[in-house]
Amino acid sequence: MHRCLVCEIRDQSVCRAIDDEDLVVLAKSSKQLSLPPNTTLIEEGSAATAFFNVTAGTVKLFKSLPDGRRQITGFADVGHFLGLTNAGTYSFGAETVDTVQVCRFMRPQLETLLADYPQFERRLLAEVTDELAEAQEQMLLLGRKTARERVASFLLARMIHRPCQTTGEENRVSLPMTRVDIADYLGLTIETVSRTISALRRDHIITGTDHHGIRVLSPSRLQGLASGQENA
Amino acid sequence: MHRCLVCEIRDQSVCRAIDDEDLVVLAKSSKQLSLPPNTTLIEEGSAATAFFNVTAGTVKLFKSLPDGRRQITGFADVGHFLGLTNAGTYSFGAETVDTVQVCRFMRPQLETLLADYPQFERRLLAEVTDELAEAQEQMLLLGRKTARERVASFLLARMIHRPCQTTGEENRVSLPMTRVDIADYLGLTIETVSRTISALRRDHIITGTDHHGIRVLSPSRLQGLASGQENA
DNA sequence: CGTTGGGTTGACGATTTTCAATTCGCGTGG
DNA sequence: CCACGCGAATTGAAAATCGTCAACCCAACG
Repeated sequence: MHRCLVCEIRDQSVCRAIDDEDLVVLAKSSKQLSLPPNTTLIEEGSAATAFFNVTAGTVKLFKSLPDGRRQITGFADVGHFLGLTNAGTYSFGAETVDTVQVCRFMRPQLETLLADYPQFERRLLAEVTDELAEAQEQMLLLGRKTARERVASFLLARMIHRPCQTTGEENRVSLPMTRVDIADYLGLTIETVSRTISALRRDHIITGTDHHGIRVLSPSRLQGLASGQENA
Repeated sequence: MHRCLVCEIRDQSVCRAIDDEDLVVLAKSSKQLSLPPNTTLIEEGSAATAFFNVTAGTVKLFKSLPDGRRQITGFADVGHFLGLTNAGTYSFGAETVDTVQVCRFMRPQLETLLADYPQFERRLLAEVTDELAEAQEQMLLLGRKTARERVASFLLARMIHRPCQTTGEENRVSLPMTRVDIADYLGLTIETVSRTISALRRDHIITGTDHHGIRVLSPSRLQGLASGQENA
């Protein structure tokens, strides 16, 4: 049995554009990797030779300034495709947040796939278009929202995008990344993120003391905050 | 002679993916529009029925919060393609900055083009990939740069991206948009933008009193500022 | 010649950052 | 089993950058 044929996330990824019969080709042109937390997948500015499809875990994408300031531009989880660029080099870096599994494609193989499967290209266009819409939403957050609104938006987005019903708890939000990562994603400092989360707890909008998971008590108030209504 | 065949910006736009013989089809499926400043091209959240290719002038793209706060996510000038979305509605708004000319495509015609011309889709993927890279750069600016660094980055980007050698002046940067637009693009207030530009003038990094055009005296110092080196 | 819209400048205030101290969580080893 | 140590997170006080409010300037235009 060929690996890609039994891939459990195939229908969530770009790979669903490939026919069953041709998955053999796909399996040959890709390689499955399992990576520990905080592994560098992509080095900012290095030659763009490989592309990745995340099959488990979460990857952080970021850009940095010479003095070390960093902005995380997104978190890529199951199904996401990484590494596209027009220049010959990556314009961003990528590191694993937790333990991550990826399928790695090398450039020549990817170009063959693109040439042979119009559907594959169609899927990529859709994915990149989606990422662009998310990026625009994030620009609104970074440019115009207060700290409280940013944290509320972040928690809400994770609640909606990630059902996370593994535990019995209602409205549980998992936060696999550290406070540093959250801060670098929201354009804040870790202190401000920490203080803001504490404030939301004080206001009974969220609850739970676990650093990597909280529970939302009032999704509607969180939603109100995220879209800028004072209080809620 | 068919309109698209003589389009002077054809080779700068997605339309270059279409053969000469087939441009007749393209001309039929698109309509040329000339629009005065501050015309709404796309209403945020409305049904996505039309797509635009800018052939002259500058368009601003933005997202807003319910209370009116606005973030301009980018300026689209000659050659840029607007309106792609995966949802049925636009996730952003678009307005003309100055007098703008666009080719408008309606959705059914665009889908026909996409189906018939793989090259067209390839070009779109490249353009969206480019826009995503720009968006990531802008997220770094919005999340991590100071006011001075933001303004420096903005001026530098416009200097590099827009040669603007129409006038004899060296390193002239044209700023067709208002201070409000610049502020909403950089995640600042108009007062901070104004003060920062004045400060750059005081420091002899730029010169010129015209509100819609300045001259860069020291591109290298501007470059240094934009990438975060204190002074330069 | 007054009005209007856009831009600049100043004084003050507030949100967020910075700096610093403490606590928490968790794996390691005595 | 518990003490230790280290990184991560929290909390507090002080500082700074940027925003708010307000006055003023300037050019275009009817």
